[in-house]
Amino acid sequence: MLNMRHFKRILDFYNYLYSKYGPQNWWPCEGEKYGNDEIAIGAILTQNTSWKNVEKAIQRLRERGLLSLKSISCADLETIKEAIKSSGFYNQKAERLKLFAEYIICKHKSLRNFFEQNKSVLDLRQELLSIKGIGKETADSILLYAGFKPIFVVDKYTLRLFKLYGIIDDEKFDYEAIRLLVESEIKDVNMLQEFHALIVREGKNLNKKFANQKQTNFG
DNA sequence: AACCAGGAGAGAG
DNA sequence: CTCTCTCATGGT
Repeated sequence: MLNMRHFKRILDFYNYLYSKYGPQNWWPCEGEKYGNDEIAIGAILTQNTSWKNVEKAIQRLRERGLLSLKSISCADLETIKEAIKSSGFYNQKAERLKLFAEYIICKHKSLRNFFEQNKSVLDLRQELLSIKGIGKETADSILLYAGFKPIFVVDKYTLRLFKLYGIIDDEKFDYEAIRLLVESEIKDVNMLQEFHALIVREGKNLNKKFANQKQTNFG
């Protein structure tokens, strides 16, 4: 239908998207990005949820002085639920936010200290994954965008776009396979940050195009 | 008015 | 290990 280009190399696809959209400067947040609690909070809130609904929740958290892990770790569950309602799944997410905040604050005092442990990136990743409510994509988003660690974030769009643009052919590619494939070609943290953001941008863009053609999505 | 959004966990087979 | 269900609001 749409005669899509095909890319043999990851880097060619990256350059295509970058020249099409330019730098995205993720993760959207206020202030210094390194060690910023707001990024981790947003990463949890945006699980299977549009960013627009997350922004409202973040704004309400900000108004209530709850946009830090320390304040969330002290707040009661009902207060958190009320603030984040717009992001959906608020019962789960309030619990996840609080558990994550309590873990980081109690064990490391701050997100910065968590990143600055004498640990490999993969060990940091394992530690995040051990927290209930933090899956691969959320863990990797936190590592890449708040910790500036060289990790690639794989989401639904990544798999769909890689198939659509001929980067992967078979169905054997799962989260880890795609992550390792990208990381083998792109090592630079800023490029890894831009790549995931550009993929989301392109994914949304294609959804719009396909919606105009009365198709639910491009998957 | 169905359908999906920058997922993750629990349970079943 | 791989499916399937659930969680829930807001925009199209």
